[in-house]
Amino acid sequence: MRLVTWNVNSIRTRIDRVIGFLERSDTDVLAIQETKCKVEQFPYAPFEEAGYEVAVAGLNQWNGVALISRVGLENVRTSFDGQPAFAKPDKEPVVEPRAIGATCGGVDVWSLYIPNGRSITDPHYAYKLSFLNALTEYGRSRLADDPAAQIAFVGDYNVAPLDTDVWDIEVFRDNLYVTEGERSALAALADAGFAEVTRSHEPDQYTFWDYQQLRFPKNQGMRIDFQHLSPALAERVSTASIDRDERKGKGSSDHVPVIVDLLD
DNA sequence: ATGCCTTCTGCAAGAAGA
Repeated sequence: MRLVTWNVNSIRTRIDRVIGFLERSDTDVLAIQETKCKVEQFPYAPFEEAGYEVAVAGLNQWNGVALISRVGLENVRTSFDGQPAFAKPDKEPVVEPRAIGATCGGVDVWSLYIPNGRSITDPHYAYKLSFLNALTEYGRSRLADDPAAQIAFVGDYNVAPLDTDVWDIEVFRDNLYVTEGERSALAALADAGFAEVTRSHEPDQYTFWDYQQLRFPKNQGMRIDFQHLSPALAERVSTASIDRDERKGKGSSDHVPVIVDLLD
């Protein structure tokens, strides 16, 4: 089974590229982040015509996640147990569409869009850490219930775990994506049993390059998209790769697909 | 050539991303 995660930065703008990728990449399950649309605005038809089932979470033009599968799509959940809400000043807290899970081909796949955080002094930064902590607690609880559970937490984590995951650590030092708080929160997910499985197969590759300032031609990128798998599922990984070519050309997302192949 | 930011809403310019 081929499992791919991709922050597409608007599914409506990117639909032709995403369908093209699906058709040439032999992908079975695609986890999408930043769909940037309401559920009723999502372009279901092109996926269904290509032979895939679709599950979507989306409230407005912000965030939004989806799962696309040709190996079954059951038990859809549009948030995980304990997923934190974010409250804007003087507003009711909202559980944002940043997680969607479903059973696909026997695997519980979660498409995750971890909050960016904006800056380390912004309330969104604390939200980012609480989101990661809640995800770890959810994963820990799932493994306590069933140590052999096949669970995939894949998506845009908005954290650069290593100094080499940003194009110049001095530019980022002590700032968003590389703080000790973010890195230890993500390390805790691995410590709970959900190891990141793509880095060992593709050690030196970014997953994101900013649109501005020739970041892609200069290869000034960031590695912030990952696949964290439960122990039983991680054992099935045969290869992993990052499709850097998807960043080329007009009309690309600023992120590229992160691909894992699982043995049957 | 891999190329100088892009998306959303809504009609102007602001919000948001990373």
